[in-house]
Amino acid sequence: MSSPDSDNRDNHITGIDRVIHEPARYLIMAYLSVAESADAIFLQRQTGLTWGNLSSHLSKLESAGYIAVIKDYLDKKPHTMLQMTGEGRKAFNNYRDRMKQALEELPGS
Amino acid sequence: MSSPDSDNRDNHITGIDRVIHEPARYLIMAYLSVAESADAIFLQRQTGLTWGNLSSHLSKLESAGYIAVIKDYLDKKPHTMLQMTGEGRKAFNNYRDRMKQALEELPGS
DNA sequence: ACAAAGTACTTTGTAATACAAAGTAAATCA
DNA sequence: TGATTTACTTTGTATTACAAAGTACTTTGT
Repeated sequence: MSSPDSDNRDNHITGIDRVIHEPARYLIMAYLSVAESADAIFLQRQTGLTWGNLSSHLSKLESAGYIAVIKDYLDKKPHTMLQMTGEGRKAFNNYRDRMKQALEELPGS
Repeated sequence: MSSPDSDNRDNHITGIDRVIHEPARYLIMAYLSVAESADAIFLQRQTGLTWGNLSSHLSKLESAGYIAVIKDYLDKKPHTMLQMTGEGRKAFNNYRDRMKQALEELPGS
């Protein structure tokens, strides 16, 4: 599809997924990758993020299509459940592979 | 120095070195780590960064103390040589170790 | 019953940034 | 004597990451 000798910087670290590259968001994704689903309270406790930051990072992950946000009420209190989407898992795995590779091989490898 | 049970988020991905975490800067550091010294032209070509971005990233690495910038003239033209400092190498290695670990072990490992 | 405090968030404000575009200074070419 | 090229730096702008403030409740005193 792309030109024959087209940009080999595509599999370059500079083309890394910025949504996941952000450490706070990587952490959230890491937790969701093992938990399948978790609530916001759990994530807040585990990550140590403030509620403000957690909220905005979750919004960003949601608009990237990487997580689903399910809001309901538990004990009459608002309760937010987070779940990684298929796309999210793909992106997360892809990020990890690309990043591992970048860390492994130094230029001129 | 720090309190006995002090913040275990210190060796957390969220405590990662932001100077090196930026992909463009990681790339620069990766090249300098194998080359010992390189000029700006070489880095510009290899990284594909624009001159503006390269320049500002180099400034940032310099003020972090991670690289030394040596300016002289070659063929009567300005010529900039870059070299990783000892501190830079330490930070780079540390970043790679921390990042590899974060990528390896998922929570509940 | 009513106020104060707590819970589970979201929104707003601000300083830092990454990138692109424009600018600079000296040398070389036409 | 311009015009172009080289090797950069500076400036401008849109995007952020984080903190602080705000919201919409429910629960706990008194």
